[in-house]
Amino acid sequence: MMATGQALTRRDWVKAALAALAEGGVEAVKVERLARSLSVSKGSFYWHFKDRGDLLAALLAFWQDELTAQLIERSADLPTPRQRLETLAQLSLEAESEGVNVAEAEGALRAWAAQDAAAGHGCRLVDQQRIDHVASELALAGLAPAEAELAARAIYLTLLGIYAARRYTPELAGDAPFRAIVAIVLDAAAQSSARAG
Amino acid sequence: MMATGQALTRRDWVKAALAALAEGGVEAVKVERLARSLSVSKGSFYWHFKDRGDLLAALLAFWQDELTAQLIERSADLPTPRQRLETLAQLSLEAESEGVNVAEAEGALRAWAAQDAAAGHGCRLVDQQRIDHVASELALAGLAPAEAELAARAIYLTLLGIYAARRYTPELAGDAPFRAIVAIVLDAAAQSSARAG
DNA sequence: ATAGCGCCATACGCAAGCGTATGGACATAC
DNA sequence: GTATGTCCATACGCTTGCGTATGGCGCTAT
Repeated sequence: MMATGQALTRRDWVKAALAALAEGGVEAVKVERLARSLSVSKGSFYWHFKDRGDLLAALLAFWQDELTAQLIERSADLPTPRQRLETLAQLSLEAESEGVNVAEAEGALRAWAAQDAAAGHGCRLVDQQRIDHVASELALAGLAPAEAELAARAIYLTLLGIYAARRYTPELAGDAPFRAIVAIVLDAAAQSSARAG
Repeated sequence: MMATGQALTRRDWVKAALAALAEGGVEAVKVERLARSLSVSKGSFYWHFKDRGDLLAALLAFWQDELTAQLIERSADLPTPRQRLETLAQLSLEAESEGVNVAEAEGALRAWAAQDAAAGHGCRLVDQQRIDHVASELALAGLAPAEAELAARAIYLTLLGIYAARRYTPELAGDAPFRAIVAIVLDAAAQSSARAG
């Protein structure tokens, strides 16, 4: 056991990697660079990880298993679909985890996914999962299944657009258009619901 | 003058760089890699360009000046704003230039813009220019200026989302949601126009 | 035909980054 | 108090990619 509490853990490296990813993309996630940022040497890294791919896989898993699930959970206990979706929209744009802006990391992840098969697979899974979730909420809000599916994809693509744009124009890609789209779709769902019942 | 017609020009290098960018991101735009793909050596490159930054600047300028303007021009001679915007939407998703899928290049450009100040600046300019153009068309279609601006940004963000998603999931990020959003906004504009007289 | 220029090949030095090998400090077990 | 295991430092070889230096080939002009 350690007494000083200064020893690094695998999770510390993953968190540092996430911060580097959010700021500079996958290409900024370098072993020696992270070591310097953690004030240790490469020797430490290669004790915790087999190689760089091992770290990247852990980073991807961390994002899939923790960051993503956490968002949905934090909006799950609200009463109406509209409230849940509006909160989810807000969290998607503002959430921070361990001092890292999640939106920045999301944008960098998509860029990574374009070049790496494993990252691409992870993004596809997460995207599908989130779109399904939004579509089911929209169906609860009153949209027909086909409309809900289409609207969910449109909303999610807009979110991805914000993730991409924010990385090079933080102020221009504000969240007003995103909120507007969510509101428009929810209003349409409400009307559809009113007509149906 | 050359007689054989085999000598490479600066533009050839830029086009090869664009193809590499579209396929593998900026990190795939390497001097020796491009040289191999063009069946020449680095000596050729450093005759045409000062350094790699010179090539990237030329690549950015090529995109800004030619690829971007070309889209708007090709939809300019249609009679109604609705037709122009629908054509523009179609071209944004399907256009090819010199055998390179423009949508792929656009996605890679945003990822590049997140890490490079010059690319970021170029993207900001092009984005603003395009958003202004769409907003003015929407205003012609009947939307109030503030609504047109908001709708234009929403539409454009969705397009950026498609650009990002297509790079790792070509089939899932179809254009149906994008067309749906454009249609919804145009219908709203038509109604607004009808109310206004 | 020869001098000059456009276009490219070859060969080098240099830096960054990965992975490995080896050793050392420090705590715990016994 | 010594042995063992945890966690990290240092040093090395290797590859990739950049930029430069230098030379060579073919065309053109005169």
